[in-house]
Amino acid sequence: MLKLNKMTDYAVVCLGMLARKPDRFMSASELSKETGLKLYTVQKILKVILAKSDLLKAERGAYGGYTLKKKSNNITVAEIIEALDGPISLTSCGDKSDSLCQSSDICFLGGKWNQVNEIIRKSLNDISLDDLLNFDNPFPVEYEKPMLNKTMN
Amino acid sequence: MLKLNKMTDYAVVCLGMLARKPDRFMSASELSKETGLKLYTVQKILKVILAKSDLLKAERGAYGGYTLKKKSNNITVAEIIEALDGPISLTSCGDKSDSLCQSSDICFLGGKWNQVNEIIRKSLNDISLDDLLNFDNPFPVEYEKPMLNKTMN
DNA sequence: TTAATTAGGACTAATTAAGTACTATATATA
DNA sequence: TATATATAGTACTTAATTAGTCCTAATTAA
Repeated sequence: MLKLNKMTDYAVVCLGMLARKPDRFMSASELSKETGLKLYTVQKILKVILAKSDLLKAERGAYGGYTLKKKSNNITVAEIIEALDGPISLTSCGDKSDSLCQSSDICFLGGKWNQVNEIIRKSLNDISLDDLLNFDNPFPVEYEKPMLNKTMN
Repeated sequence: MLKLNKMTDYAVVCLGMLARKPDRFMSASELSKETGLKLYTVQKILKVILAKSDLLKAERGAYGGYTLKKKSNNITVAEIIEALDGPISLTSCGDKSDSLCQSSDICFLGGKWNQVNEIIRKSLNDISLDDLLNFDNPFPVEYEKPMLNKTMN
């Protein structure tokens, strides 16, 4: 818990790669080759990011692909996480799509989780994609997740 | 994602109830009755909290039960989450139990997630169980999760 | 001795996340 | 216009995780 899911992790890798070529469109297959992530994974992630956020611009057809709509220093970690995982919230109490609370006669907690959520969201909003990237040390050893796909193609 | 799992949610409910009676031991079945959570659920949660944190004292046998080891204003949300969900970390990069990173030749991200994790952890460390409880408004309407168990007993 | 209780683990069911595949649509260019 | 290369959208399958249930052992007060 409070673990990032793989998709968000992959998304940062893809967005980071796009951030290196802000001037042009990169196709999913190009991103797949560059990042080592499987093609299907890259395709899915990009489709989700495109649909759920305002981070990407896409162009179909030959020489099409994806490009960042904003500069990487203006993209926040909160935006990325929210695109891949939905709203940042530690409980579903504040989730208005859920049915109304059925335990108001027993539950003795205040709606304080919302304040906790705000704190987390603000923290993640202060961190940019740029902050996560490290152009000076292009190949550090700490990072693991993107290769969890069994095979590459 | 970045959603609290049910168990952590239930844990806050149980710990909150224990915080109301800091002077004595409450049994799992008593907690079950008081909170509306199923007995098995309460038993499981308390066992996990006892095993994974330093928050509870337990006593077996007749008139036994659980009691808080610390005052609720000294119990942090971070402690509770870490007991139920393990370390707060947005990636498994920093998780030394995992095998070493296999993608150092492709991955271009720095180990910056650790800094993000620290920010989150510090935020959650500043919030106490007391902060989550609301003794003035004992039965607010915002809270939902604890009743997600289908039946009560 | 008995009833009440935690300790510990094993197992199953439910839910969520990840991975794969297919078809439709759009675009550049020869 | 035909073709190769892309994204768009969606459905399906598999894997992983989480939640829920149950059983047996050990402990304690009366």
